[in-house]
Amino acid sequence: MSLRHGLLGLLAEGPASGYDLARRFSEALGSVWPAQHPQIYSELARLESAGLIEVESTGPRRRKAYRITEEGLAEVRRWLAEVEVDHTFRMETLFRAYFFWLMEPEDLKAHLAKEQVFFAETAAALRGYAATKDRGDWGTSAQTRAMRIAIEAGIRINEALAGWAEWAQESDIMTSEDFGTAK
Amino acid sequence: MSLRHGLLGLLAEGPASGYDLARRFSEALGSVWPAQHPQIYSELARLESAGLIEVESTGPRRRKAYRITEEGLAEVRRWLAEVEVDHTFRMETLFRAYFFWLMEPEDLKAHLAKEQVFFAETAAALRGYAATKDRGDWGTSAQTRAMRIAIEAGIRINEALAGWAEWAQESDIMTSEDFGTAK
DNA sequence: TCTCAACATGTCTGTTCTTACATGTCATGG
DNA sequence: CCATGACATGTAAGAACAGACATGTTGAGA
Repeated sequence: MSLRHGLLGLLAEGPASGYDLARRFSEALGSVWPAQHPQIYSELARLESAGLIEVESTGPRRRKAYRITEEGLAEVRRWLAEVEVDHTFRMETLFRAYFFWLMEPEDLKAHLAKEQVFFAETAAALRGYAATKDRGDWGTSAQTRAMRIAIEAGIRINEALAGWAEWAQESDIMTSEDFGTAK
Repeated sequence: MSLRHGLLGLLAEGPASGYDLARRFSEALGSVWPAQHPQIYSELARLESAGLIEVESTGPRRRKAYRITEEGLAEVRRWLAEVEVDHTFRMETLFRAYFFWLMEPEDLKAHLAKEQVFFAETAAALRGYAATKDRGDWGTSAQTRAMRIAIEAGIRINEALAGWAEWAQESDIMTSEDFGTAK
């Protein structure tokens, strides 16, 4: 359901092809809402038959660019303003934490160290990306600024998780003897 | 795929029925990996036919409690130790941020304020929950301590997002005139 | 005695999402 | 001229997931 509106939101910036949109999802966008090309193409077909988007042009290599319609723009606006945010999220990293007690202490320590590095590196990469936006490399359009806000959230979450992984390694909560001993 | 291992992990703590497991998912666990009862019951049936769990007892009200088998315990351990963590996650809150530029500035401000309250309250609730664990209300078993670690992650993420929502409201990034003006 | 809430387990349908398969175009460089 | 890689769009099968429907049990309190 969110993918539908996400595609409309991206097309609100200007016409794009399925391929373009899939590329956007494989970048920053995909880290908060993964989507593969088959889903994107089929969703675009559905949006077109619903009249929310229309074919703008057909280019070389049978490229088909879509443009958002008035109704589509109204629909994405309605979504943003009226539809309640779904706060549920799925995060395997945290889910696994509930089962840490089943792991051998050394494995767990190694696991957390690896996670810490991953989150710290991801945060650093996003910080670098944000810096280019702040320097104005991408202009100062409203879209760029919205993206900057989204990236800031990514930075903060990854930093929080890096801090968590570090805290967990040092915490005396997991340094006891009965970790790794099922039942 | 994670649900399968999550159920095994929960059953590693001791026998439980589908109803028990569904309740656990409706609590803290569901905030990092949502699962409804139909999915849980069908997954349990699949785990049973795979020999990873077995029926331990049948009680009143046709209650059926499952117990993890040796193979099941080995499988959840293998998952924790060997299977790469999938770091992708889905978070509508952040996804929407990419489209903030389509919102009316006043709507956006109100939206962010609401989000800030939501995350701050969630963090506070989790902090309260963590405090009861720290007081020892739930014993000091390895399971309880693992859960404490998981909750800590929830606290930090929600605090990070509350801070983000506050930052975004005050940021000059979104106080410009062209927000809400598509194209 | 009756009603309600909590206990308890399932099926069914439709949607979403993933993965693998399949095809064809065009530009570049060897 | 040929191979390769990036461009580009799709289908098909199946897994995962959500929501509605369906049923029956037991205990507590009005």
